[in-house]
Amino acid sequence: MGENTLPEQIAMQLRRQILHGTLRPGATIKERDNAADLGVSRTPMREAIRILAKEGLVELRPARSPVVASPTLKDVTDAITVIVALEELSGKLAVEHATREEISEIRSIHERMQQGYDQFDHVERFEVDMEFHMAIARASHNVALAETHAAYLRRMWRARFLSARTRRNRERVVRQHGDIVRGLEERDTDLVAVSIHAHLGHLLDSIKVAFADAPDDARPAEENETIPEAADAK
Amino acid sequence: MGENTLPEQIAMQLRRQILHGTLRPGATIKERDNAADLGVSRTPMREAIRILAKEGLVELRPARSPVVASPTLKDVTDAITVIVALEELSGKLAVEHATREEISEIRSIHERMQQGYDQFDHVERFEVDMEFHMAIARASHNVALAETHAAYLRRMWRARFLSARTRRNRERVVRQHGDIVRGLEERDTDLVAVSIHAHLGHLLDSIKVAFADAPDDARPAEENETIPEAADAK
DNA sequence: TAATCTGATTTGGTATACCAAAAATCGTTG
DNA sequence: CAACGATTTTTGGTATACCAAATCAGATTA
Repeated sequence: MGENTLPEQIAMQLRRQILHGTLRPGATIKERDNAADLGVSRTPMREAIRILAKEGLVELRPARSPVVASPTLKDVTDAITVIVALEELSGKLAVEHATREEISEIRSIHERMQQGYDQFDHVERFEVDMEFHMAIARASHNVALAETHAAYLRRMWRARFLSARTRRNRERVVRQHGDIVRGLEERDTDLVAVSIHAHLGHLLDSIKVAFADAPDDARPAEENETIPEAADAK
Repeated sequence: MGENTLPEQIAMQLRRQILHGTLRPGATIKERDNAADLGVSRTPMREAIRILAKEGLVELRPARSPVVASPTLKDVTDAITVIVALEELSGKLAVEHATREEISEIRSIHERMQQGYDQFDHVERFEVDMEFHMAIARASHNVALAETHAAYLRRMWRARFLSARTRRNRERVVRQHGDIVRGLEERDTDLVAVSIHAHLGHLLDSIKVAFADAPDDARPAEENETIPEAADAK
């Protein structure tokens, strides 16, 4: 489960806390405290924070405490606009270059999601969905594209996570994923493009709804809401 | 001239050295030595190296010395493929959202390049070209897009730099840039898209030629070719 | 002579100490 | 009582010390 290097392990811890909501958007991340909590020194904690900053999950400002990013609705829609472009390109290239093995792997991910949809909790469902999209990007055989795409998905993790609570999408999601897989199998560029477009269009809609319902990421969670740890006596 | 934070200043120094060729692709970057050379400690040097790694100019491998990236031709062409998609999206969004001020700023950059083309050395010419493309991305009013695009341009800096030595492209580059500007002014999505596509297509061609001529970035410059500094007596 | 093993050295990873700037606290003053 | 200001505290930035892994060199051996 643990990544290779220490900073990455720490980054994963923090990432989970952010995604889970333990670290709320707007909260400050104090190097010393968090490092002490995890039993490491500031140095790897600093690096971990930079990793998260690269992913867009935390915001760095010079000489100030880093804060958990509070993406606005526009931030999210902008990012999705880029993701659409990246995935359309992925789809086009995958149609051209994907091997049969890669496509059948994509299908198997799709079927795993289809079968397990109801048993999975929304976190698992979510991770499978992410796997699906990343496998397509990888099938483009364009490393840079796959990496950039993955970076965007990570950045959107929380927003997508919040919007994925509704379970009603089951049929639509499964159908759209199925269309994409079929498009790849039949090397049908247009079908893939259209399906991806529709799929992400619905994602955008549900994110908008989520923001309207509970603008979680909009509210800066002001005040000293750092890490919820037992404050030891001074 | 100097950026804000120390690590960024150091990163800029290293970046220039890499771009200029003082640090050849494949060369190892030793934290201690380089830090000492610049008169700083390892800590900000480490951060600077991470910045460059994020930009794709150096490659990090765990527990080993970082090396200056040696992008293969495929790496470069892959990246350009992504840049094309990003710039086409930029163009489309800029046509929709750019203000008149932004468009006229883009035109002024274009004219600056047009007039100064022959006086500029290829570094300056190059920087103006980069300004031009980044201004378009910014005019999309999509921050994420502009940032990702800028990151890609930085990553391609050296490859584009190497390919830009030929001065013969003058008319074509100027004409294509002019077409793009006109497309923006006339809010002509198709003209913009076509011009961008053609423009980057030629970039790709000249990069391929550059790689064939002198596969500079292909040759790993093996052996201890770190920093060309006077070795002080041990 | 070439391959390999072993010890010395280099080098990145981590912890820690110190500093300066930012922030918070509290007292002062209009 | 509110607003401002000085002082203390907190916190990120930098330098340095220490460690373990990786690399390099030299010697030993087949």
